[in-house]
Amino acid sequence: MLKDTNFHSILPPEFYQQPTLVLAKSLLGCLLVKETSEGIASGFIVETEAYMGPEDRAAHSFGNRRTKRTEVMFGKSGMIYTYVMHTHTLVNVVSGGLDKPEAILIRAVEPYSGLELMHERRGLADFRKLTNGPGKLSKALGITMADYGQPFTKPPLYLATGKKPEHISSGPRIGISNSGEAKDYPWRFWVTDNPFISR
DNA sequence: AATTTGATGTTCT
DNA sequence: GAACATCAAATTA
Repeated sequence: MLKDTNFHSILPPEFYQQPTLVLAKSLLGCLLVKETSEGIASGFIVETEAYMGPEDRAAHSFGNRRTKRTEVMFGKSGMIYTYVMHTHTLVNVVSGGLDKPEAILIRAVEPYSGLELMHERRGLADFRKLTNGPGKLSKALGITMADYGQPFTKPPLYLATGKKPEHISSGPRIGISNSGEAKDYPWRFWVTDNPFISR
């Protein structure tokens, strides 16, 4: 379990200026906050995946494919990239800087505040399974396509300081089995032994 | 304009 | 462990 530091300030724009693979690890332990008219819900990030643009067959921006959907990945770091998969919304942090279409998928968070709200949205009693997947956490926190293209540095959706994890593990990414060699790249990071990891 | 395809989650066996 | 739900964006024509 991550320790509650009881104080969380919004991460500055400079935070997102580090290389994607470094940022993916830095994001672990940070607090993801979403404010809505119903209330505030938040959780510590415990699992991320990096998508490395042109070089990465699994990335939407592979080969510099620039479309309406991937447009925000070509913009500044720290923007919000939301994507609808089947019936679920997935959340990414844009990185790499201008004209480098890289992004980091937030795969799992550890519930911190707004537990009642998450429970209501997910309709689940088991709070350990509330946010342990990319589609689950976005539903629990109330993240939608309305957040697409907004910066992570201001409400209603933003990132704040949390607690630095003791240990970080890495391994192959999940759900991209048809992406050729890219499926074996160890670009998935998670907080070692945290109980809120997907799978 | 029509068709294909998932960076998933739930449920059933 | 496999089926399927369900939809918007991308691709094709």
